[in-house]
Amino acid sequence: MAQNQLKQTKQRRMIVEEFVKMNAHVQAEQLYIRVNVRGAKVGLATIYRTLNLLKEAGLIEQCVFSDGRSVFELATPGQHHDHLVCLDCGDIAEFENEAIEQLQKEIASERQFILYSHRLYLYGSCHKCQMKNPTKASVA
Amino acid sequence: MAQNQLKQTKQRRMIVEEFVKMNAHVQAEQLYIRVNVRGAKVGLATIYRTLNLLKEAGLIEQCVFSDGRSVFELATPGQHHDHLVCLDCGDIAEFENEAIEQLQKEIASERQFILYSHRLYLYGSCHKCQMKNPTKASVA
DNA sequence: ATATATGCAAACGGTTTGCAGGGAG
DNA sequence: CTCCCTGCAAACCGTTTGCATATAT
Repeated sequence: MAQNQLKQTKQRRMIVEEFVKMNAHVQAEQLYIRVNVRGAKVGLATIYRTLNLLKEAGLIEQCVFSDGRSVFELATPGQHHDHLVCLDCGDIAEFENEAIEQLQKEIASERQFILYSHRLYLYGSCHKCQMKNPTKASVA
Repeated sequence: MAQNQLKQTKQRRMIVEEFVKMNAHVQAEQLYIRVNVRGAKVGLATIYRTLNLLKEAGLIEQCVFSDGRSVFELATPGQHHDHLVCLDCGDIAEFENEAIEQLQKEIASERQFILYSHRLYLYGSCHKCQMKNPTKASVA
């Protein structure tokens, strides 16, 4: 838990608990709904404030997709993954690729750029959606 | 020009003209200012509508950074570049890396995912800012 | 007791939309 | 002459903030 000079409150406990249950790709709004469905009233503002605290504490990470929605995930120290985003159903899959990570480091160091983080998004159509839609035009 | 069943108007001409002059990393707000500085009044809404049309026509591409700002660039058919974003000064540099592009295609095809596009962002501190700031803590 | 956290509602910033008037074809 | 485009202002959406109250320590 966030024992970083933060008070422990029942809403924070609930938020963290539900976050962990959702266990990936958490959106503030959804978390808000899930927390409130089961009893206690927690304001949306508190959800956002808590998510930001957790992010600052390095416990969770944020990904901003091209459609503007923001998704949070439990931080996985040491490793990293990126996302395959289906533009048809909105589904998000993950992948890891050490070779790409390595190339990124090379690119950064070539330019004397200090890398703090990176995000790689692959946008397209997942297998499921290809089955559903006989043909498909491209999108950005 | 966008001869895709679109009417040619003086505001559209001005927008495109200024867009090309800025020649990279165009933000709607900036474009709005530049177009209006030199004469004619063009509404922000028209800027957005035109940018969206150009995007749909495949003439420009949009990148959404993690801080929410959205940047447009002339489409470069056939090739692609990605971005190094400095979290200190906001500067954006570009790079191309064929090996990374290749790996992405492999990842997608392994998962039977049809790739439409992708975005890779490297976030960190550029050389200039490293000089200015003796020490620096990390950011997401 | 004291500082921090909460809920609410209002503010925000970037983007989109509805509408009445204007201009391209 | 018709339909598309424009400007304006209002609506939107996700997120943040101010404030008075409630709560953890």
